[in-house]
Amino acid sequence: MAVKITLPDGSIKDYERGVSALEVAESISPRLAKAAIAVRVEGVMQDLDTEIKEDSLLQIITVEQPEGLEILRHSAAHIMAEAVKRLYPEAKLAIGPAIENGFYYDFDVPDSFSPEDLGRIEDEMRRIIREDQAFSHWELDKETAIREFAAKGEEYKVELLQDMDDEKVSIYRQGDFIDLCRGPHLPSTGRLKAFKLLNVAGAYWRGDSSRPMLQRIYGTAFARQKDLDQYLQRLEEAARRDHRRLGKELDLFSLQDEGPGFPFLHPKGMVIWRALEDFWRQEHRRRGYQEIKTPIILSESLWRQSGHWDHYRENMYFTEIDNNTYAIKPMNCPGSVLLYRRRLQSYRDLPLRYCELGLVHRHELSGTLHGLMRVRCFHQDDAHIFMLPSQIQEEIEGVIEFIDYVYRDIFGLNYRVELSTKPENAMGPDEIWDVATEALRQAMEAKGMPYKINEGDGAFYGPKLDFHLEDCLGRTWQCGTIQLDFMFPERFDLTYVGEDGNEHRPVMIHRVIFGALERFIGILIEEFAGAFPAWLAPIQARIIPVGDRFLDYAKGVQNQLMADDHLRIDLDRRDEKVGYKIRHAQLEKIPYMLIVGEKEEAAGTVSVRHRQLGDLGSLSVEAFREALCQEVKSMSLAPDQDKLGKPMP
RNA sequence: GCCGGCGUAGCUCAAUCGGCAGAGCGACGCAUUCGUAAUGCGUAGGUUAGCGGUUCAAUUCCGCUCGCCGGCUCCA
Repeated sequence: MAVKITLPDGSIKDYERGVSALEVAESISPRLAKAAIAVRVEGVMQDLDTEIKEDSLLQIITVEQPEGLEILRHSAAHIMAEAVKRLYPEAKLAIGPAIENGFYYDFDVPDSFSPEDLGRIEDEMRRIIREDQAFSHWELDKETAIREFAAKGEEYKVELLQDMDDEKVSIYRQGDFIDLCRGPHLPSTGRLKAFKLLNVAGAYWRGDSSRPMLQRIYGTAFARQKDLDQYLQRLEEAARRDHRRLGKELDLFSLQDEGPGFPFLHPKGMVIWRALEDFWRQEHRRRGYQEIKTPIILSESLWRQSGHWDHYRENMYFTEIDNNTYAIKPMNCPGSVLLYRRRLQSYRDLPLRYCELGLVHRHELSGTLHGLMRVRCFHQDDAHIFMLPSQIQEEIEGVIEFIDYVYRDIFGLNYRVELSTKPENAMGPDEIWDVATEALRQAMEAKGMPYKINEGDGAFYGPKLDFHLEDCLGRTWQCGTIQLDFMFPERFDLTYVGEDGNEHRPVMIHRVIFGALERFIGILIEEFAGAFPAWLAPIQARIIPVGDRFLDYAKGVQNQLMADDHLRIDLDRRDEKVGYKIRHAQLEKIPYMLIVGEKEEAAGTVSVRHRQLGDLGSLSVEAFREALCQEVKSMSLAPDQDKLGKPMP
């Protein structure tokens, strides 16, 4: 009896019924068989020793494919768990998946692992790899599995099993190590070539802070040592562009012990801030927003009415004034709403777009604070759009376009969008949530943009589209967000007078573009590795005189450059050699260095050096001024080499 | 908030087993007048995060507090 096997290239071959996937691979090429680690049968990932009993579409998986690498990492997690069980027999197993860039396994151990323990565990893993234990696989009915894992004291596995619906469960084993696992896995432990354990961390069982804290070991694995080395090197490079490190080195901002989570912006950081703010103001004016400012402290009664008191109190700071309780605002919306409500609004005035660079304070858990990325007070580039129900779609799409323009066109940032739906701790009936969620979904569909659903992560008053940006290590941070809200208008009894002369209920959008200015600057620092485009650079050019004799000329050049255009030019007056001053300007990542000496003074020029392009030759002061002005005005990410001259060969 | 690690000069880091707290960079001063990534010499700079304990003696060992780092949870 034969089975017909279809391969990815479309070819169909006959094999004996029960042939293993490995044998199929061998028949195709010995090389493929050697590289093979798993197989996809009719779209389902399986082990290589799977017997093929029916006609099927079959794809051999190697470590070269992303799916193969994931299997390799998952197997590495099992090997690590085996090593841990050998060294710490009392350890209880929780879960151990492959993740982006690696894997982890959670253990319940009486004493937590120290970083030194990782070395011992790695050694044990190498031993297991040398033993080349085969991964074997079988199915068991659930009740038997529960009994067996319970007998071994694996209470976490028992809990996982109890939550499963299937009658049969899948079990894997290598050596003496047995685990509940869907698979597939490598054929044997010897196939793991390059791995490293990275760090230990606490992690709640099932991500629930009321459940026990487990010990999680993170590691990574690659097909080749070369790839692993490359990855580790990338991590080191990423650490060098960490905004916390660059913020200190470039003197942009700091966090002081006296104000955990409350950042200080230094003069240079403030220049970047102002450049962003100017850009923000200009773009909002252009799009029909009106800027407002609402107070930081408002009465507790307002926050009761808005629902914050019931849904957000944990994150708020309170204070007392003349025996009355006030809250320090964690959001800007109630303030905006008060302004809307100050007078009768007509349908002719809608959509009404109020924007506000609002300073908000939130009590974030101390363990979550992270440089500028997560702080306890921050400036949201907030806006609240009050509109007719018929304007919802257009307004949402307008904001989506706005965000895309800022992220992609201006800063060249890649982003991901998530649609966050009704959370547990929400106000209002399901029907309204459904309508709002559907409106956001439709806007994304209309724009043809991909998005992910993030179940239960909406704001308490409405669903939202979240725009995520990545930091240097690939951790994502929510920046932009668009929230559609039917609840606040209701709670604050907002109305507008319609065409029919009757009062109607408006709908609200809450939205931010940057998100928080602090966080966005953190993202930008990492994105540009501190080498900001000229329009954002705290110092755009530094004049470097060759010697003290040329200080007067240098000063004149500085005056000429700074005369009208708000260019940020400084002068290195130090009595040092040129090489020394250039080195310092490079380390400060200043876009342009202007070297001036005898030649330049005689000709009325500057010798231009760019931080990345090097020596660009000399230009008249006026030509340089124009080129830099143009670069700043156009907010370019890179210099215009036609205007500045070509790098020297 | 939870688990673990860490905290020495402005910055980066040393200091053997518990035995006088040090270097480089930076800052300042003097000399040097220099052409595209570090000129030389000198000076100042410390409650070793804070508080308490053990000890003849604590940067070192112990406890508590604060802060930072990596995660978890949470969020812009």
